[in-house]
Amino acid sequence: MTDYLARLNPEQREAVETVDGPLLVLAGAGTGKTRVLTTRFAHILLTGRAYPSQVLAVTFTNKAAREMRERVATLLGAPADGLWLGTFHALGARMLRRHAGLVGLTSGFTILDADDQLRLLKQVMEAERIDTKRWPPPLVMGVIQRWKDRGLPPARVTAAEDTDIADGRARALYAAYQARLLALNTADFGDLLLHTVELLRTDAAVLADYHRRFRYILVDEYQDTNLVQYYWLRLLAQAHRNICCVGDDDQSIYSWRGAELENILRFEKDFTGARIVRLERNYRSTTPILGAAAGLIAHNQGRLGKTLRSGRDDASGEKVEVVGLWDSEEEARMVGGRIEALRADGHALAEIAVLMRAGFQTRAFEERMIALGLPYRVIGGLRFYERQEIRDAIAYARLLVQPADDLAFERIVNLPRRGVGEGALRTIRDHARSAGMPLFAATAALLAAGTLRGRVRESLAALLGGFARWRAQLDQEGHVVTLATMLDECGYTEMWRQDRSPEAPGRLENLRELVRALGDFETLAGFLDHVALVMENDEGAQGDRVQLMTLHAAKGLEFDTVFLPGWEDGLFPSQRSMEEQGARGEEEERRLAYVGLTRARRRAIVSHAANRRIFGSWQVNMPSRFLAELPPEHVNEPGSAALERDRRAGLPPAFPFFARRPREIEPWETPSRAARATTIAVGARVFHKKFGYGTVTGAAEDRLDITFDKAGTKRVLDRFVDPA
DNA sequence: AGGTTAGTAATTTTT
DNA sequence: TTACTAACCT
Repeated sequence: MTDYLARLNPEQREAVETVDGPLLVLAGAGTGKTRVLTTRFAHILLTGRAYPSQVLAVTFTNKAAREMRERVATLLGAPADGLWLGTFHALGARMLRRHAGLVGLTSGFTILDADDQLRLLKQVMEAERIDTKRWPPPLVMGVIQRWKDRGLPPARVTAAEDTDIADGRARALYAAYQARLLALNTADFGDLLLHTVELLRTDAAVLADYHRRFRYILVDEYQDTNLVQYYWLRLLAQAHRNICCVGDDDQSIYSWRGAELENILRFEKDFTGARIVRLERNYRSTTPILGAAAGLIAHNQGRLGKTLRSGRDDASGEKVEVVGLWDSEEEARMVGGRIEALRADGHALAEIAVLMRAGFQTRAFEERMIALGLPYRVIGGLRFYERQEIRDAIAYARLLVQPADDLAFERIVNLPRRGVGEGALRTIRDHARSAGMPLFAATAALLAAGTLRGRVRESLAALLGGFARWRAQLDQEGHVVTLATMLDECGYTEMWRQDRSPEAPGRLENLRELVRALGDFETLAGFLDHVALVMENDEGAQGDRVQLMTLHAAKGLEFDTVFLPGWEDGLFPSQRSMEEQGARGEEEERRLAYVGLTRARRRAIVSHAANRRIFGSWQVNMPSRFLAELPPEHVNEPGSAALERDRRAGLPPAFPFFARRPREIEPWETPSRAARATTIAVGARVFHKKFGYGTVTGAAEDRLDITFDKAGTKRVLDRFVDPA
């Protein structure tokens, strides 16, 4: 009956069964941390210590939350409903909605996304006459967010914190920005926690309510928590002290977002008598991979100290390969060639990942994948809800739900074009300000007063009339039909239908997908919350594709084969990180490298290029300092055995660093697939998913030369285009 | 109003 | 290299 406990090793079992009192679980990479958390959750419920609604379980990402929910449900043998399980932000939002009135919001407040935050801050800065050229809003936003990460509302920020940023008026801007947020009945991401913590700090009744409610608290990825999150946890846990935090100091990679590694170190101080359990048995990776990762991370000071041991018995695993190449293009070819070889050997593409330091690096690999015809997926690019057309449609939806949403109004008032230009908009803004009303209401007033004339008057009257109609329809026919009708009647879908650009069909498809997704929610407001909090990109999760992503995005994932390109000083470790954070920055970069290596189950291929194309010009790079920190006994460098093995396996040779750039085409560039004649004729109009519409100007075997309308001339495989 | 062009700036990671 | 903005032209 307690067979779920029997499946754990002794340390894991201790972490699960130490239910009462504070507990810190230091869980190395691949040591079964998620299993411990979910089993512990189930254990608390199954032993009758608490009802599902009395456990608070916090994760860092939506994906982790979903996974935990599913696994708890499996352990319980029943759907896990009514749980307080989610990300810090989602749970914060849920709490804030219950007490919105206490912080000056109504429970229907909307959550601003990053884009809206910046636009709003920019408006505030312009109103305060701060030069937004000299002080870019993103920079100022960063300062404000760091304050929020530390749990500081404007009133708690001391004068000493005002640096030269924004002419020394960052604090004033912060206060003005917060005032605007309240006026618009909105909260930004940081507010979801900041407001909640202020509430718990100042309102004893609210705090007592949550103390009664939550008897057990579980926290995932504790090393990534920032100060507000820490205060939030401490306030909620201080009554019963049944808090269990799981984390790994070696995987702390979010300090730039305010994460405080200190939180782990102070855990014992704040929760006296806390037990600490270390999970060190790794069940994921081979011995060489673990050895390389351990050797690397040992170069960091100030660790809590864990030694990963292999939980499996396979000392015979492949060594970590280190490959030096002439330039970044050759690096992409090497990775592409190796992936082709792996596929030929029967490896699943979905078990291969290319993990890089920065997002812009994906492009080179993407192009290589396209050229080779390898299916791939980029994780964490532009997310669905960040796309222009989706944000436009959502702005319409927001305005429908909340007519006072000025940000949404400004976004769509002239979209599609309605002849509302800067002049008309200024008239509306002026009236709104002087009358103290939202832009939407101000427009209605100006129309009634006859101030607006001509085409502007007509189109705005039509737009406002439309909103009146759609609001009525919302009650009668529901949100799904209404959104679809609204997007059609306002001319938005028509706008994209008229658009001849290559992205237009995809955008229309996305809009259809949006309407479909809306059907999963009972109310429009619920959907908008989801949009703000769960910005994810789930499309195409299925299918056997190579995974391309950043190292940050890879945390928590694992793959049989991991490629780690771009290990060059300046890129990785990143120049910027080291300039801004010094030794601390370098240590965080090293942790990132550690995270990357430990994603690999069976093989890891690290590479570096001597020359890298970066923003159009070539940059000469030195190999990453991290390479020298990998213990030689776990590493294979090209030159001897590696070359010989590659040759026998028919793999592309790994070029010695600084080798002469070869003049001829590499052997692995010759397509191995059987050439066949294309069926597409020269002169045909075609459509390509990435490059858009174009005209075929030449054909050889299955390759086409196409002059694209927007993307220039390219040579692509015929299977990637469709007749236009 | 709206489209076009030229100039400039920025390039890390994300709930 | 691209993306964004500001100024300029229709």
